[in-house]
Amino acid sequence: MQITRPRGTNDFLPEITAKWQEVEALLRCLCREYGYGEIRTPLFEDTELFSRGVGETTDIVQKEMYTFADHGGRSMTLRPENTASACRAYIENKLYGGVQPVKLYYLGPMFRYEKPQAGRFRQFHQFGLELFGSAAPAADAEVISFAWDLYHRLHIKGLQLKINSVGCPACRPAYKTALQDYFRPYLGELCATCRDRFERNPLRIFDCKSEICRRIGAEAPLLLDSLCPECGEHFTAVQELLTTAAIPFELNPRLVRGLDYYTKTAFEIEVAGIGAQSALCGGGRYDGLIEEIGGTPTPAVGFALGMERIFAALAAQNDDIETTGCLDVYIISGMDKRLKQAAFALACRLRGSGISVEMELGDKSFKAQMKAADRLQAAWTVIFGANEFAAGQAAVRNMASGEQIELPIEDIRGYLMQH
RNA sequence: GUGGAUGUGGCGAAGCGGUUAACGCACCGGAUUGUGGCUCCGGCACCCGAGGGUUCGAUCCCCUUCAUCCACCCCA
Repeated sequence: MQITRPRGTNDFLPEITAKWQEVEALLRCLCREYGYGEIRTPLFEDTELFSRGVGETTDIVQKEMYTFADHGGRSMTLRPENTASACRAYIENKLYGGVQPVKLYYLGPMFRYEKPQAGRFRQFHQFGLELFGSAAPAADAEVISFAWDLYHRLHIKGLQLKINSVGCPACRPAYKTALQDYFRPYLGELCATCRDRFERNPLRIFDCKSEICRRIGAEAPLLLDSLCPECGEHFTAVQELLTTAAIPFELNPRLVRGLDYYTKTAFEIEVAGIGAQSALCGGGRYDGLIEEIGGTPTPAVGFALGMERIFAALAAQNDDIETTGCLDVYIISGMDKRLKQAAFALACRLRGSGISVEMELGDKSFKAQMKAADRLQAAWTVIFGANEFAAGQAAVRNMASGEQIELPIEDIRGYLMQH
């Protein structure tokens, strides 16, 4: 039986990774502009970090984690997201002791045991920001503008920024009760999953796609209408900042994030055309998370984006990332051992000068080597033949023009450097 | 976890219960014993996803399984 890659994972080949590197370079460039420094946390953590941080009731914790016992009997989990780890690191490394806010970014693989489909994988890659230690609305706006800025620089069109406020411990519980009071009479009419959601997380009933639940939910009270003064003012301030920054947004009172740790601002940026998983990124404020996992109460905002979805969006819009990777020189040589050795030595010397060089490692025919040079789109070929070599020379051929000159071997490097 | 579609050589793609599984592209070699992009010639599937079964006989029929894609759920 042929061994294949695990379900929901990908082999990214050079043609693809070249594009990833371009996007990653842009991300790092933006991080420099916005003042975020990279953090790299372990790919696996104590299981409890996620069950507490992400939330026991979430789908991620209940059925999507790659959990295993290590040889010491500790329960470990492959990270399903990076925010909990970043918070843990913030506490563990006492980053609260320095200048606030602390602004971090991460980029790397995450793991969730889900059934793959368009835009969803078991190992996928997220880039994300975490801004610790500021409760200011401007912090929320900065994080949102980063995401907005990024997609614009990638020329992704048709973006929809949706924002909402999911309240805080001061206003959400009362709202939850009010919501349950509203839905209780209709309990029998709701779909099976929503009946389940009714107890666990009634907010999510708004997310239901079933006709009946939608209709019933349409009349339900909105959290936006019952935010406490603090959350209300905060949300208004965030909207004002977005407006002054000319970032168009859409208020979506039904936007509910799937992770338990969100408070106040929640946002999402979507595009059409990449399948059912249309969110390019999602994030918001999580003022309670650091305390939840053992730190002192610290306000924080952040967001995460899916790398794969960036490429899905670009593909859907027939756009692509430009990469440069043309070959400078292909060295051709005859079969003779001394010719091969001279060719190899020249390859080493040229590479040391920053010139990209390919050569036939085995013993393909002259014609086959020429063909290979053509196919690799080499700008130049250097040809080691017996006659020239006897005179200490080799032929240098410009592949585009077909012009060819003979040069002393020691002069080739200088000649190529000038052209 | 549930549902739908698909699974033929590196890629795309015919095919039919029956002796040697089309074709195109790619790849390799040759036509010029030292020179590319064109042309011509030749080579390239003993496993037709895997395992069973039906049949005189199955790539084509049945069952199972695996994988891929898409959707639900949920999310990046």
